[in-house]
Amino acid sequence: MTDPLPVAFYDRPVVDVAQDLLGCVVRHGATAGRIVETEAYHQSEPACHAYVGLTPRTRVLFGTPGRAYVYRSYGIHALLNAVCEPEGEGAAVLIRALEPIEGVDLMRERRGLVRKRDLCSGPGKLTQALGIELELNDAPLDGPISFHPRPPGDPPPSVACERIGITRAVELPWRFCALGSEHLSRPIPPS
DNA sequence: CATGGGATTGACT
DNA sequence: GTCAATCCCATGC
Repeated sequence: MTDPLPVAFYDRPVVDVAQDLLGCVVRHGATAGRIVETEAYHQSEPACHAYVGLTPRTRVLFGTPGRAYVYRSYGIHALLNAVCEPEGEGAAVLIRALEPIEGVDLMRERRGLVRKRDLCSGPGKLTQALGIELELNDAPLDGPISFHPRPPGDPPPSVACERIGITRAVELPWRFCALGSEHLSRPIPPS
């Protein structure tokens, strides 16, 4: 496996990082997947948790880039983000879907499912499949959780569209999807 | 201290 | 298509 992405990769505008993460590999233990769907969040817009400023919850978002922001959603699911932008600026990329590439049987055990396309096709599904929980909040992304560059070559064809499941700043086209992937959380809406 | 609202998912009509 | 599950934490009294 290649070296993890350097901290400088994340110390950039969060929308750029969200697009560039498509095709990269997320690993945790014996499980790994290729990123096919991301969303960018930034303190300047109200859908971002960091919009409310520095609180105990948002401390990690405002911290050093290249770390995991993991939080509980709807009391049930853990959602995985990569903290971006310089320290002091609250921003992160939500990892919304993966194409499973390693440890698929272990993912099936954790998810209680058989169909490969259902294992990591959603932000709550992929954390369950990879065994990622809240204790990994603030963990560096070159540790137990690691992010790795995509293979050399042209970037995967992708498209920007509106983010999913939010009620504010819904118009921003900050969701990025790999074109043609069978592992998205939801289809790409018609343009 | 009480309340309300989610960056979701799976089961069900 | 509808809806409940369930926990963290921001907000307001």
